[in-house]
Amino acid sequence: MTNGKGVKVVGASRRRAGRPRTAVLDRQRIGEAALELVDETGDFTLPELARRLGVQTGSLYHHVEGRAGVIELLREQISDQMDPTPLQQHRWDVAIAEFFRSYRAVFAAHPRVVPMLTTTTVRSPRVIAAYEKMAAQLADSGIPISRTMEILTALESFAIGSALDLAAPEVMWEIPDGVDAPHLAAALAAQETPADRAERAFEVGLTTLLDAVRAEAASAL
Amino acid sequence: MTNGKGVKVVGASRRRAGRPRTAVLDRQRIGEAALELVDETGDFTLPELARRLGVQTGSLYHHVEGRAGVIELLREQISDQMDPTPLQQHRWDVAIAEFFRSYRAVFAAHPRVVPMLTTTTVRSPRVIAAYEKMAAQLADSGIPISRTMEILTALESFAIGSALDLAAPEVMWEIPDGVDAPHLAAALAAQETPADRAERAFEVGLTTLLDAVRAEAASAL
DNA sequence: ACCTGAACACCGTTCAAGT
DNA sequence: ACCTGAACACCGTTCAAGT
Repeated sequence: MTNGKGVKVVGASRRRAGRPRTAVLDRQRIGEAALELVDETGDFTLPELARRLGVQTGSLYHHVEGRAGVIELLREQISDQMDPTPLQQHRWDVAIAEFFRSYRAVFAAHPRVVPMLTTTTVRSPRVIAAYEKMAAQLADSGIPISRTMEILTALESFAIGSALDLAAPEVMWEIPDGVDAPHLAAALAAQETPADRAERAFEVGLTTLLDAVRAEAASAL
Repeated sequence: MTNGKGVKVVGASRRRAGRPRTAVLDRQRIGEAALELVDETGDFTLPELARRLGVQTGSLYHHVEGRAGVIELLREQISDQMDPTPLQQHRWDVAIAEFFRSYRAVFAAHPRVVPMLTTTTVRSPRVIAAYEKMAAQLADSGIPISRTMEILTALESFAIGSALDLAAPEVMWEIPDGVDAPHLAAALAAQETPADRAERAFEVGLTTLLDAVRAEAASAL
């Protein structure tokens, strides 16, 4: 069973009005479908999402607070894929590096979602737990508590910015006609693929930032 | 003359159909009004923008390619406020630091625009010129050209991520009820204002990243 | 070329009716 | 409680008509 766009429609058999004996929707299914939709098309609308799920648009409102609620579900989908376990297993500096690598890796798997998740507060218990662990590790390492949020913010900002790089168009810098920029052109030509540039920029930045934290911790003890 | 929302309406005197003797709109006026609108409300719609300019919605299409075109105008407004002159006046490392400070400062003045400008290619001649100058300076400093884009990308990602921090809600991390996160709570309590945290996180990150570049340049010569 | 005025498809949200 | 079906306000885009 497919709709006009050849997309499989779940449960498209005619359903009459009234409450179904067993619920056809739940937040998990809506979240998964929304993530799929954004991965494929770069955006979503409630009607399109409902069509994929084989329900009416209004039905979504029984499970989610409108469009903003779906974005919250996208955030949950992404957060749930982050892996906080490395934080338990390594030295604090390696652990923090590993967490932010997984953070970026999840976004790399879903680049088109990134721009939708840049502005809201972090509430996900999973992610909060990861930050809790990092805060504890920084304290143990000798970093003064007044500096903890500065450091975590700098790392978070860098990770988010790097994730956005993944969502950016192929060419991040385009030299317009008539503009002379020989050094920039040469530098652009000297890079491998853009994906490679993004990856290595992230690695070098992350390592650099953590080196500095490590140095500060060492001098504090 | 005001409309229903008490907003000043420009040129609201009745204008009859047909081409006016002198154009009432131009890209500059549209861009300024759009920036104002986003600064005040956090978003814009074409009808609201047209109302502020005292014209019909459709009139905008004579100057701008729809909603996406207005976002391009916002990007131009922002780019034009960046100050590339420090790049001419200092040592390369100070110059690059100063440029990114001005980059972030412009976004700090218009935080609600940031989320709208995170995903497109940099084409602004002014910004391209700044990157050209930085590419040249990195080359002069002894950094191998294969590393230039990695370094500029890391700095750009960090600057964008830090700018997004300015657009974020007051509380960037919120510990949900029932979740235990004492170290994170203590770290959050230990910061001054969130604006202060954002500012210092940017400074510490920027300085750290550039310290590493400087060290690499020194060892390359 | 540049504006008005109106049309159109589409979206987000709400809600009565049905089980 | 949870779904359908329909309604409504609003948005982005297009276009004929007018100067």
